[in-house]
Amino acid sequence: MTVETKERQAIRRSSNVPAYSQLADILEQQIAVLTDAERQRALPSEGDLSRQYGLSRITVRQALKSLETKGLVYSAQGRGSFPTVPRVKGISGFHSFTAEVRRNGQEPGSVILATDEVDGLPASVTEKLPVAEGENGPQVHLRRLRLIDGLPIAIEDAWLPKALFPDLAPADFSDGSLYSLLADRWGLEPAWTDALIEPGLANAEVSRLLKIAEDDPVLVAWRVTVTAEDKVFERVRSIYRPGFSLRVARYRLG
Amino acid sequence: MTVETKERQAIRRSSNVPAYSQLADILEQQIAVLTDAERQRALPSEGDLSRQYGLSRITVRQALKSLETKGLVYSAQGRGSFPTVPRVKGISGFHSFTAEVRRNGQEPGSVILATDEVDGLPASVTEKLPVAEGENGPQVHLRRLRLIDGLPIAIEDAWLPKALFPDLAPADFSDGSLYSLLADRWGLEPAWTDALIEPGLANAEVSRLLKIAEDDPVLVAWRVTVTAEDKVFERVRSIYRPGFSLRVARYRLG
DNA sequence: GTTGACAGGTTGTTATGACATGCTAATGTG
DNA sequence: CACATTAGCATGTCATAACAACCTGTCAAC
Repeated sequence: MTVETKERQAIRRSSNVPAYSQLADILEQQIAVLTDAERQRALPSEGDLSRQYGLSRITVRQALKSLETKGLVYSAQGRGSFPTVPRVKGISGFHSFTAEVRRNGQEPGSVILATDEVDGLPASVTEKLPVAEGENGPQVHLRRLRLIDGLPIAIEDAWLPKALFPDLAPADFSDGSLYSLLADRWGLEPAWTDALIEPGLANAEVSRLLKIAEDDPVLVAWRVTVTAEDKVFERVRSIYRPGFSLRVARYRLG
Repeated sequence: MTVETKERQAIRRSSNVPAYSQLADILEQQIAVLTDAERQRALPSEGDLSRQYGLSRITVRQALKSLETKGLVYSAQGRGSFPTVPRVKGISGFHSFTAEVRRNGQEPGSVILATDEVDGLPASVTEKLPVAEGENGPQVHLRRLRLIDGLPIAIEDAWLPKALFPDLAPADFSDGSLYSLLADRWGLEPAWTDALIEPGLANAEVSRLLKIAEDDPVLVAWRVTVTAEDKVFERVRSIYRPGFSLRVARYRLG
């Protein structure tokens, strides 16, 4: 990768954002616009980056390591560090629906079908997603219909623990991205997710909402999302319309 | 976590296995047997581990970081490092089928339906899993029926690039774990996978092989697996029987 | 022409040291 | 007793330093 030597972005040492994080952001941004062919060439070496940005090598390595963890680059001893080549495209269903659809250049939509508060999780959820002790307290329940370019894509039931989000009220769901609200008001962000995916057939209600035929094949995904500190963020059941693919990108093996 | 002070495992400095990796293995092993309740307690602090194993703090942190990347622990500033609590159980379909089923205490089985060599990937595969330039050379194709406790679970079609595995012959597939063979003979291991999962209906052939009814709902998974150096390891299409859940565990968000 | 040794550059590993930041529990004060 | 302060300990960040392990291209020797 060729890095422009003039007007290169600099690391702000006064910022409260760590230097390695700033460097990772800069590199991620530069990598994002590369073509597949350009990804064959190595990034600047750790020594070069160290000199160019006035950082120690350990800090540069920390930045590269964080990109490697995200699956954006890999390092090869004796050769250098290289960008990876994206292998699939589409919607994962694991990140923010709104953000993900928009990044694909499509228009996301969301219709709230119901909101309420319940004392504990439904049995159907706890069967699929085992609940650790003390995790089955009061929950806020949210039922949404997800749309892409106006077409109904999925029915989503989400349960959020009131213990983690005090004062969260059904009224908060009226507009905007739910994840953004939770990040802004409680400073909590999803870090990991565990999911179960199984095949199903559309019943009367599902076929009506998704505008498909009864007994059409659908995907049913059960998902529990946790924060970096392993606290349950939300539990979700999603039913996806036929023809829709769920993407699982950059899943780490081993 | 309480660590036994007597007969504690030691780090072998003469080994060619890095110290941080040895420590990570020791900790992983200790964590694996903890109950959910025990996972509420912090691991020994970085300073303690540093003194106990005679390693610098940076090395201890490297070990903890590798466990964090695998989703086994998390660290909280000012409090300590903690094991995470597993949230789902089941078969992911992403790792070695043989190993994963066995770990669940069940008996895996595999019937080879066909093996052959083809000049390029079928169009159905390249449609779902885009192919970078130079990646569509000769392939070894393998079709297997997967069994758990004798019950047919999935039909798997795998394509492995001959460029990456010279001298790989259909005869090699006769017995044992395919992943083990590839690791032993070419020193290559899968590191990441990208997948697309979609709903489908069983056609005549699928229903016959999986012993289900025609038009039963099935999961169809398209998967490309790459090595740590981002080289395509294999491409797989799997068709799973109804009632079988695909597990996606510890998927990193953000 | 092929092979081998080698130089130079790259990432991998590890140590020591320092300071910043955040959490917890004990302490002290009202 | 209730509450604010603080000391101590935890992880987070970053620098400097050194050597190991590995890859590639060059060039000499065969």
